[in-house]
Amino acid sequence: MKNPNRAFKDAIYEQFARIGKAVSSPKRLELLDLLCQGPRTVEVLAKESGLTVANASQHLQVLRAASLVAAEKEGLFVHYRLADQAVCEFFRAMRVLAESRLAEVELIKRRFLEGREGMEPVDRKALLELVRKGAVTVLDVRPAEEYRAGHIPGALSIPLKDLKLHLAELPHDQDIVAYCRGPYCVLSIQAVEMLRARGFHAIRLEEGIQDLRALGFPIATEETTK
Amino acid sequence: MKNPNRAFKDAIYEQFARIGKAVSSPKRLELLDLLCQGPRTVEVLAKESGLTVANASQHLQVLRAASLVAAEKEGLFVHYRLADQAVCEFFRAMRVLAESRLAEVELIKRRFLEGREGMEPVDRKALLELVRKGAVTVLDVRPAEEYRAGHIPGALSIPLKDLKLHLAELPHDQDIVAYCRGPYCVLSIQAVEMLRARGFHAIRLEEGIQDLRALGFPIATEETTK
DNA sequence: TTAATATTCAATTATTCTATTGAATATTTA
DNA sequence: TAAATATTCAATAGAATAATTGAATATTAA
Repeated sequence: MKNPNRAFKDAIYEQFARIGKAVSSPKRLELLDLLCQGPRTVEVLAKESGLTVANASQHLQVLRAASLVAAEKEGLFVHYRLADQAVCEFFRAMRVLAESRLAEVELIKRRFLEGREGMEPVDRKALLELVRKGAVTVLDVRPAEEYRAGHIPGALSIPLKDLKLHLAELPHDQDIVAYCRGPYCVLSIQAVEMLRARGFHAIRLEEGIQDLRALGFPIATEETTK
Repeated sequence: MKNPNRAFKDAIYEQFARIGKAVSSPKRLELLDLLCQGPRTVEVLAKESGLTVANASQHLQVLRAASLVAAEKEGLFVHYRLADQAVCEFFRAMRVLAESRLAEVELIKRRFLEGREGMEPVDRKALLELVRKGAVTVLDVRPAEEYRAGHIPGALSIPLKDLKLHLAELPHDQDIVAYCRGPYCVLSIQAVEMLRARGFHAIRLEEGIQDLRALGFPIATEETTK
């Protein structure tokens, strides 16, 4: 039980720690979360995460060194993507663990939502069931590109910034359920606020596509619907 | 899309990063791995991980601050344990991700095993099937305490350090399968080496109890067997 | 009460990590 | 070829982290 075994264990756990180090920075986690939604260029990732391009690039290379993301150069742009779908599941496991173990997460969420219209807690199971049955109008307010990569079957793709132009297409006599990337993405919150302000009956679905996939929901892609 | 949203996201990802930071150190991962096997005192954890007691204590408090482990004082000793079984599953997900994404892990493992008797790669599925059917003698070489907390149904509990005393109880005409805490625990390796040297036909099962549980294996505990 | 033991705390040093900046590289467009 | 653009590289300073040591605390045993 002396030296070679210790060296072996040290070497092995050091490797495991590479994954841990890669996911020990808030900004890198945000980047990973974004990449779970689909490939992105450095520029887009930097803008969405509030980083400078150079800084985002550095973080992305840390993720790449841990083999969690991969990059391909296409013309002038470098497109980053997850190295494997398992990375997305791992990120999700981490998120779920944080939500269940760290009371602060719930606290921050509540504090952010409090006072906002239409953000009352809903019976999520019942809501999911309505969505599954197609009994409500479902709105995907993410950028069209992300909708194409995967969405709730039957959902309308109306990116938040185009929402104002498409109000006429939405029913006043039925519930409208808006969803986006997940519980920490604010697109659907803003969509619901806008819709409520205009008299629609809108509800936010907290779950994002990755959550729904994990829940066994069917996910439609461009190919399967069109 | 300006300030409050950014502050919200920063706050949320900072929380997620608490989990990441907690699992970004090799030694903390080793401690977590040990705690996946069951509660331990600081002293025992320190000895098993090759840390000084003060150092182990500090690492444990980092894990506790991230709410991954909990501690209870019993008399003179402080017993640490996982805060939740989900932590063990998360650690396992991380391990599996490291194994699949980091080629170095396989390399280190191979280098360590190479040249050792009886460590040739085996058909793991076939081996697991034999174990499941009870067609072989299965040996649990972990400390008896860990055996009590959960083991393969029908397995004999013979801790490695007592193995020499129990050689007479083992069959020469049947395969003996030894297992311990998992692929990075060396107890079963040493057991197999010892048995082979004495003419037994021994094989190592890489999987530990947590792996078997994840594979849907039935796990027996003291209560269910006795 | 005193001594022994298990654990934690506090302070120090060495190391590693992060953000920032400006320069360097590589690809496309004019 | 020259200019424009996206990305990466390199160097720096500041912040966070880890290991070490010795002292402090708390519980038990004598």
